[in-house]
Amino acid sequence: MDTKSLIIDTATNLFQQKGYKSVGLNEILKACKVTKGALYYHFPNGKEELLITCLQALNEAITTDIEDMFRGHLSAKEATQAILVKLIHNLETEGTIIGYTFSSIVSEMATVSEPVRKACSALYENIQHIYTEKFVSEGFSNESASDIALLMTASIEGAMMLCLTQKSTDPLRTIAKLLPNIIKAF
Amino acid sequence: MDTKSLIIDTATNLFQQKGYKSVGLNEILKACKVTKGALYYHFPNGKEELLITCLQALNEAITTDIEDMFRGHLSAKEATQAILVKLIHNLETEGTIIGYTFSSIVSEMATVSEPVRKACSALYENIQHIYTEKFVSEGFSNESASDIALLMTASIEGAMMLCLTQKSTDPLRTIAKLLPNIIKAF
DNA sequence: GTCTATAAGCAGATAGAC
DNA sequence: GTCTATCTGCTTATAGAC
Repeated sequence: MDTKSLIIDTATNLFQQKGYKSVGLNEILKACKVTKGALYYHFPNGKEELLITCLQALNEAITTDIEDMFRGHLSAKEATQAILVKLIHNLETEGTIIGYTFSSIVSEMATVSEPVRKACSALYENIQHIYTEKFVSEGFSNESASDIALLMTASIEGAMMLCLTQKSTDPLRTIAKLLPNIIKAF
Repeated sequence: MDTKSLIIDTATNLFQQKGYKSVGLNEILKACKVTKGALYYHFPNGKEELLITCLQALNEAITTDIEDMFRGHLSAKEATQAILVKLIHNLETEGTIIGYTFSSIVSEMATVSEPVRKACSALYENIQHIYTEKFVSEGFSNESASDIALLMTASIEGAMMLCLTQKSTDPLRTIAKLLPNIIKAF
């Protein structure tokens, strides 16, 4: 793995866990054993450029990941379940946020930096788009499909936050239990 | 309004909007025209003590506010609607997060400071508890009631985040449209 | 209780050698 | 491409006058 990818990988994890401001450049550098000189060679515009690159990388990773899951499962309902199982598993093994969530970054930066806000927006849009398409392909109307996609995205993101505060995976488990019934009700 | 309350009020708004780390002490002080000496007189342990006090104040404010709304409306469904209308209105007039949401603080601090995490946890629990009781009083089973309360809390919090990234109130409006049907389906 | 001045430390960023 | 040393500015926090 080359230096640039290594930095992006390490930084992405830390940003997802602690947000943007809380993570110092030195912390990232120490975690991946790279020096400041190397970082500024790859990201001449500094920390914010690194963050945006991380968000773009995350976007690609999430997209292919979710698309794979949707290909591998027959119904959208099953795929939804699979996604939640994965998130819960990640949270349990890592103890922190790793996965399709970046609320820490959004809430902190959306009102502060416009480029970051746009990168986050693109990410959410992307995720919802994948969900929506899947539901449409299963016969849902366009409106219903995008409504469910929004509800899924929002409730998962919110549940993640609740899990963090409670230090428990219960909120996500409850959402996992409810979503299939809600989808069925549509 | 006394100095201490003024500081708490100003700081709470700023923390809700921008998170914890992004808001400097000087920014708070300037916004409420108070000096550093006064702040450290009222909060000898500094910024984190101030944050926790803010969260406690927020807890009380939210509790009485939601309880009032639940008293003023006949059904939980109507009350839910009223809460969402208020949140949407706040978001539109202020352009930023003000209200029953503090995701910015949670996501940034939950993994970093244990006292802050606990304060946030208490807040969420409180909100969900009020929702749950209302639903139980309307004949829902204990399990259904707390499930709905969780879904409400999570989806509202998540939708708030989507609103921030999109600079739009649409996500909250969609949630407002969906929640009543979901409640009915239970 | 409130003020100003100042300390101490850390952040992000740069310069220049290799 | 990567290294270390260094700069600048800002942050939280303190001291001591009023």
